[in-house]
Amino acid sequence: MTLAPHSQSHIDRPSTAVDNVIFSVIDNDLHVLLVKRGEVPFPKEWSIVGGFVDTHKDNDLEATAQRKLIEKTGISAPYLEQFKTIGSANRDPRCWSITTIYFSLLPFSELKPTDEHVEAAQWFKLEEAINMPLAFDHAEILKDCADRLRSKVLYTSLPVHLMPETFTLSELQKVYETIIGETIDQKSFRRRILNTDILIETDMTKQTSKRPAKLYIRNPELDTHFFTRNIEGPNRQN
Amino acid sequence: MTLAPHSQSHIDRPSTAVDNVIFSVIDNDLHVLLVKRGEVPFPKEWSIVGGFVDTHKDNDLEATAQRKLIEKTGISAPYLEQFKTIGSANRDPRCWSITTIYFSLLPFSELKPTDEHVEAAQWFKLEEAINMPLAFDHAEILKDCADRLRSKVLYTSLPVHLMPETFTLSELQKVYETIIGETIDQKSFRRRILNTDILIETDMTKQTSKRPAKLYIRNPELDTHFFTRNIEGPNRQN
DNA sequence: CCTGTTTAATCGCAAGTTGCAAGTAATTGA
DNA sequence: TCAATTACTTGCAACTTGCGATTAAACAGG
Repeated sequence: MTLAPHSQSHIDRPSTAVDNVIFSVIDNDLHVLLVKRGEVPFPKEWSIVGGFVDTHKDNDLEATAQRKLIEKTGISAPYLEQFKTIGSANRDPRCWSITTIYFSLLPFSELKPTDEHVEAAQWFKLEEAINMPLAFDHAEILKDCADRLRSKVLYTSLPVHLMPETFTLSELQKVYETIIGETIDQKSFRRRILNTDILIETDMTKQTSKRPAKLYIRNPELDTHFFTRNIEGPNRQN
Repeated sequence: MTLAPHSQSHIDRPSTAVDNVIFSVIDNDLHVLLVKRGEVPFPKEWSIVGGFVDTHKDNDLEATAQRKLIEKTGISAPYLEQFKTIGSANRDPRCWSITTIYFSLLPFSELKPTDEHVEAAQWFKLEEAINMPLAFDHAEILKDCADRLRSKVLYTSLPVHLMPETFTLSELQKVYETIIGETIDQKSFRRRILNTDILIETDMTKQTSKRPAKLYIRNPELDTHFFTRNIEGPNRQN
C-alpha cells in the first residue's frame, strides 16, 4: 500500500533548529560557551551554539545538538538535557521558526575549543553573557535556561556532571554554591550527598598543604538523582 | 538591506507537529482524551490530540496546540504545559518529523466533547489507553507524559487545575491521591496546602449529609506553586 | 622536631516538620 | 434524639536540618 501524501507541504514547514546552552564552572563562576555568527541576520554577534536540523545527517534532535557543537567548537558534550522548545512566527525575521533548546554540562577539564575554533568560540561568565547583545532571542534563552539549571541544582545531583573525573566533596559543594549563589551548610551537604549512591569513594586522596580530602568519582551506573527535598539554604527553616 | 536566503531549504525541513495529552480525573481515575484518526498512516486508530503547525494560522506552538484541540474536540484547555519535543527520522514512516508535546489539565466539569466530535473524541482511563494500540509512538508518549505529571504532582500545586471552580480540600486531596496512586496523610496534606496562598477560602460550604466542608477556589493571581519538599507518602520518613 | 595554620571530617543538639492517632464538630437520616 | 459519616483540630513521637564546636591530617616555617 502506498502512503497518502504528507498533508503538511514542504513549503509550509517552519525552519527547524536546535540550540544548546553549554555551561561550565570556571574559577567559581558559572560560564557559558558562545560562538560568533558570520551570516545575516545578526552578523558578527555572539550567539548560543546551534543550527538547523539536517534531515540527511541527523537521526534525531540530540544528534543535531551534538553535531553542531562539534562543528562549531570541537567539543562534545557528555551531558545533554532538553530544556524547552520555542516556536513562533516572530523570532526570526525571515520565517516561522522552531528551536529545541538543550543545555549541556561540561567539566572544566574539557573546556578548550580546538585551535581552529578559538577565535569564534569563547567562554563568557554567565552574568556578562546575559547582558551582551546576542543574536535572536538568545540572551533571554540564556537567562531562562540558567534559571532552570539553578532550580534543578536545588533538588538533583546535576552538578556532578560539571566535575572532573575525580573530585572532593568540598569541590562539589563549591560548584553547587557557585550555581545556586548561596552557601550551603557543610554538614548538611555532606550528609545529603553521602546518603545516596551517586558518588563512589576512591582509595585516593587529594594532597595539598592541608588535611587530605577523599576523592570521589561519579557513579556511572546511575542517572541524575532526584532528592525529595530542595536544598533550602541559610535559616530557611520555618 | 535584504536578508540572506534562509540556509535551510524548504524541502529539507522536517514535518512539524504539536501533540497535546489531555488529562482529567473522572470518578477517581486519571483519564486521557483521545481522538480517532481518519487518514493513513494508522487509519482508524486512536491517538493523542494534535496536528501540524500551520505557519499561516498559528503565531506560536501553543496556538497550534489550542487550535488542534478545539478543531478535534470542541474543548479548550485552560492549563497547558510543554512536556518535551521528540524529533527523529524514525517516528513517521514518511519523513523526518518533530513533535512538541504538551499536556493539558481539564476540570471534570468541562469534559464533554461537542456533539459533532462525540464519535471521534473519547475519554479513556489512562491505564486502558496505555495498553491500546495507538497511532505512531503515542502509547509511549502517553506513558512518559503521565509519569511526568505524577512526578510534578508530588512537589507542585498542579492538581488545582483539575478542580472545578469551587471544591473542598478533601476533594483536592482525592485528586492528588488518584494521580499519585497512594494515600496522603490528611493532616499533612491540609497543612501543606493551607500554608500557601494557592487557594482562597470562600464563604460557602458544600452541604451533603455529613459535616459541611469549606469550599475553596484557586487563587487566580498565582502561578503553579513549587513546594520545597515532595509529598513523601506513608512511612517514608527515614 | 615542634607548632601554628588550614582545610577535612565528625559530633552534638535545638528547632522545625511530618505521619499517625485521637478527639471534637456539624450535619443528615432513621 | 441519636448514630453515622465526614470535616476539622489537637497532640506528639520520630525524623531531618542548620549551626556551632571539636577532632584530625596534613604542610610550612622556625
